[in-house]
Amino acid sequence: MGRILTMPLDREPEIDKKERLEVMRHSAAHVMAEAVQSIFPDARFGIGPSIENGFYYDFELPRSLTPDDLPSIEAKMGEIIALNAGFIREEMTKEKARRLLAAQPYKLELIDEIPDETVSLYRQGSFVDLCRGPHVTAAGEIKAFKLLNIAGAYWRGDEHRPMLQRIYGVAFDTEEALSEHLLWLEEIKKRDHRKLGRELEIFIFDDEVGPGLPLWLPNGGIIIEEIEKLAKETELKHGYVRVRTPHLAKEDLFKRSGHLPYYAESMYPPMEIEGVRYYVKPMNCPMHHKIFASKTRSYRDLPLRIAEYGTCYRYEKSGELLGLMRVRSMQMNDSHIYCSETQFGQEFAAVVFLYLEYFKIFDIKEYYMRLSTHHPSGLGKKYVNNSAMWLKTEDMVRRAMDSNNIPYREAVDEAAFYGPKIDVQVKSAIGQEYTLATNQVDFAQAESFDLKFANEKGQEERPLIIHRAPLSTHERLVGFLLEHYGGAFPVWLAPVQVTVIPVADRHLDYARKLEAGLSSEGVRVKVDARSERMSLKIRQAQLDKVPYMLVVGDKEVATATVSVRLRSGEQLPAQSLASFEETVRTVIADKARDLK
RNA sequence: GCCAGCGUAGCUCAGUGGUAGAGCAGCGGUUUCGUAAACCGCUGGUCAAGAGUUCGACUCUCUUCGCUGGCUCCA
Repeated sequence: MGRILTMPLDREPEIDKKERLEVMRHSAAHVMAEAVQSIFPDARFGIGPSIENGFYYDFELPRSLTPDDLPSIEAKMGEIIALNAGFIREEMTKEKARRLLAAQPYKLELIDEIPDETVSLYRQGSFVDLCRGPHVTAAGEIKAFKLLNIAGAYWRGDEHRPMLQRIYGVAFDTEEALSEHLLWLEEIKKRDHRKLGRELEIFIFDDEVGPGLPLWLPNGGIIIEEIEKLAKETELKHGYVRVRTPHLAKEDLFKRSGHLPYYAESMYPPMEIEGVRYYVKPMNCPMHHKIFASKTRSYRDLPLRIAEYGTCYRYEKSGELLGLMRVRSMQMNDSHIYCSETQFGQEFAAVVFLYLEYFKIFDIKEYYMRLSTHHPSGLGKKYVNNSAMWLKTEDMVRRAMDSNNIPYREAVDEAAFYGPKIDVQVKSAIGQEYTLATNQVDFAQAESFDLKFANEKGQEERPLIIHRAPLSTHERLVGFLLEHYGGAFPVWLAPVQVTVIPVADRHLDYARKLEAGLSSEGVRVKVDARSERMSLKIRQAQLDKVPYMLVVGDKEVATATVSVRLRSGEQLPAQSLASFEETVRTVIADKARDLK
């Protein structure tokens, strides 16, 4: 139902404001379409909704747009808004709407899909659009807006259909809010993990090595070592065993596992050795299944939790790569848990609780769990063809989540090929949502690998398998953490934890003594021994986001103390080295974010 | 992979159909300094790669590679 937007007084002002903005953004999309139509009379129109912070509209045009077109479209929009034409809603039969929009094939397609007998159209100035509404009453209500970029977008999101040209814009109710938003866009560029990764010398990509194949620099190596240490300690505590497996395997293994039928398009092409085809592994599971099958298993062995930081390779289309977030070589915090059906609920929930344990350490608060289920239309194509097991395991996951009061959302058609999964969606500090951790059920591979164990009655039973990667891959986790912390890692992860800054060269001996003391405590410490001014060294340590700076000059040497500057700029009281060591030890041991 | 844009020194960026520039970084000196940039000098480039147009291409055209923003796809 179209609704003329007025100002109801009985509504929550915040909700009302949000809705009013959405309506205004949607109307801005129509105005943009009108502007485009006036420049390209033959334009064909796709859809033009409001989105977070703004709007877009998809067009089919006689030529490609370039960024240079945006100012003239913006100017035209300004003229349209100045005319303040009313948005007029008309309801009519589909037949009449088809005649009116006869030159608009995309609109005709949309009309065909509307179940109702009548449809609504909105008219403003010279532009008419099929639209559910609502809209502003007149174009003059559209306030501060800006067109940001153009992009290709497949009609209806289908890569087999034509690619339209999309223009994105942002719109706010005041100029202040708009410039605030534009400022924020500038700010988040500084927090981009690709920029921070280069500045802090965490990782690089090299054209000759290849796209999506990161090289970890020494600083990145330290962070990865720390994360692995955490994973190994935690997994030991939770009863996991560690294995190691090769990067390659014969074709037959991946045929058996189901990767070749269901996952081939994400795998690198095979290589042939002595007449046998080998594939680089996209996942570790088949290898772990072989380890499970390497001897007779009893119910007493279960749950068997096999863990490995396995390196996997996946072919991602070139346009899909994104810094560390989407790569082609990755090290996964992988494990496969083999358990009986009765153990499943508890094991599955234990993995979810493991996520929460990690998220607490990394101070990750913005996330939600997503139950990704199959869609029947994908059976035998995307998904292993066993409808009964899909329904059964999806229900088992729901029960495991519900009985532990863990909230989740369901997403149909997002499952892995071998079973449903819980994905943990996190929002990075710069607003992008990623699947970080994952917890997957596998009902298919136990059968294809003929995995079994002897139960209490001495009968053979199939285990269920849980694939899990709570710490994601090193690549995605470090990429996420770079943005999450803005490069200012907590001390336990910081590549350099303490920089000692001698005021003048004569303080170098004392600085070296401090370095030796801290180093023997396992603290990652460096002396900035350059013949430079102290303030330059402080600046350098600040830019490197080193948590602690120890400034030492005549005063410190004389009193055998250290002057502690935090990277926040805060100054701690002068103290003995022993006292500082105590602080650092505690902060590292607690994996604390606070430096004091 | 698709659409568009971009690619100049290690980094950030100027620049032009007629001999390639700056700041920072690096290197060599001078300076020995108290909480975010001392001073002087030097080095550093097949202007992403290849082909074409032109008397002459870093600049114009084409192809390839890479990156960026989206779309599609995903840990």
